Amino acid sequence: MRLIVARCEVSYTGRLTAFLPASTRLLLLKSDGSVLVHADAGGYKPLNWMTPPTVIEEADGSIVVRKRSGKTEDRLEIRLHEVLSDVAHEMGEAAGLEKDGVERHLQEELAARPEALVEGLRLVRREWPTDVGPVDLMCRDADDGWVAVEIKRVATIDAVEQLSRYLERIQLDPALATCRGILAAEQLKPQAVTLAEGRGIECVEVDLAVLREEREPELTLFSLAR
Amino acid sequence: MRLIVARCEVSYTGRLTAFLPASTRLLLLKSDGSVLVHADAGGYKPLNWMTPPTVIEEADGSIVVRKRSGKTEDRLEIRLHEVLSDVAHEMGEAAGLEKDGVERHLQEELAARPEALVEGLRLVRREWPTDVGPVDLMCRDADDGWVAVEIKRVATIDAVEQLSRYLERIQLDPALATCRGILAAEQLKPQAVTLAEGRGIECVEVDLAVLREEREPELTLFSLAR
DNA sequence: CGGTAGATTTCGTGA
DNA sequence: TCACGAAGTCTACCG
Repeated sequence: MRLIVARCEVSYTGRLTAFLPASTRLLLLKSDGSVLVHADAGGYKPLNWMTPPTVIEEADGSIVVRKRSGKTEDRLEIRLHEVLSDVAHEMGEAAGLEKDGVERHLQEELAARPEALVEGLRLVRREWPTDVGPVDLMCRDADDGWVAVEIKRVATIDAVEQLSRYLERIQLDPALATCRGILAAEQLKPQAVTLAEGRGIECVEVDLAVLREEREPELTLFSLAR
Repeated sequence: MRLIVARCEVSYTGRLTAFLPASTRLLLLKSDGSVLVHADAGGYKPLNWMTPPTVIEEADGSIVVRKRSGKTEDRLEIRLHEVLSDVAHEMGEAAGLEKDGVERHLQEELAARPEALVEGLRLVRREWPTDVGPVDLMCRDADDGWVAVEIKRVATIDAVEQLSRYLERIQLDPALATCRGILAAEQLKPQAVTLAEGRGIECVEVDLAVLREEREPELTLFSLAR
């Protein structure tokens, strides 16, 4: 990875055009071809950047980054006015990031304990296919009625729309015509709840930590002979 | 801005939990309180990060970053195994980024020349309010019929859903019951076109550069006395 | 390669 | 502060 601190101006043309007047900034040139231009503020995002695959041409006083093999003609041009620092560091292979608590984990827990959503709910299958995409969980309730479950970490109006599209298609099958929908999320936006209820979709707020705690006793009940 | 290159491991707890095993990485500590952990690959995104406002505590061999004034208890902990480099750079004020070509500009051009969408179309108002959000443009056509216009840079299925929601609400008003919809975008995804046409929504592909070129002659027609 | 859905999305804006 | 919508969203996954 190469780190350059320099007074420079930057222009980008591609999906839009953007111009960054001269100032002191950090230029990050990663070994995968990424180029990032960071200011000392502005938080998370680089001011300008280009993602791989790229071609980097370095002339005297300027760095030009172009997209390799894209239909858009993306071009990032950095004109260096004064280079204050220019160092490279060998970093080797980075071990992968281990995440926990994303939507997939919520789906795993709810697949293991669908009754946490509604009393008597049983899982039929995960990722139930429809012609507009897979439903997260397909279940049957205590009365053997079909129930399609959409799971989100944060449920917005979009989640309601998505589940509505699924239900629309599912209900075309006469055997599933009475299938109902449940929207399960760690956080439900008020407007999503309003829209969902207007469409007869039930909303359930769930907590990943609680789900796990509730499941644990079942698993250890007999092994610990409590 | 402070740049640290170090072998370190990083853990994050907050909206999720994440753990990053020991490896060599770049730590960026910005003067606004942002902390970013970048690897030499993985492109645009930092592996871990925290956005302002933050409190940074630096002890021997570790850096702990916590969120100041948030309801979530966010915590980013960096355990330093070996510091290879640790430098600070003064960067001063960064001049702002000037962007051109985003959705807002498209909306401005179309508000100025709605007839570029459909012959005889006149603007009634921009950001026409509905109880599910504002419609980009509300217009009337050559026959005085109402037309709601949704503008996107790239129009996907979501844009069709969004416009559908607006139309649904708008048409509740008897005076606007016959209001129709137009989806205008620089790029229309085929699936969006299919869905839109099935719902009687017209799709129009527009080009910002062309819109501007077409408008320019009108503006200069009299001033240049051509 | 195109399309979809997720993201610690981030970021701006307006109520 | 909250909630919504745009973003050069980026990124992984699937066909």
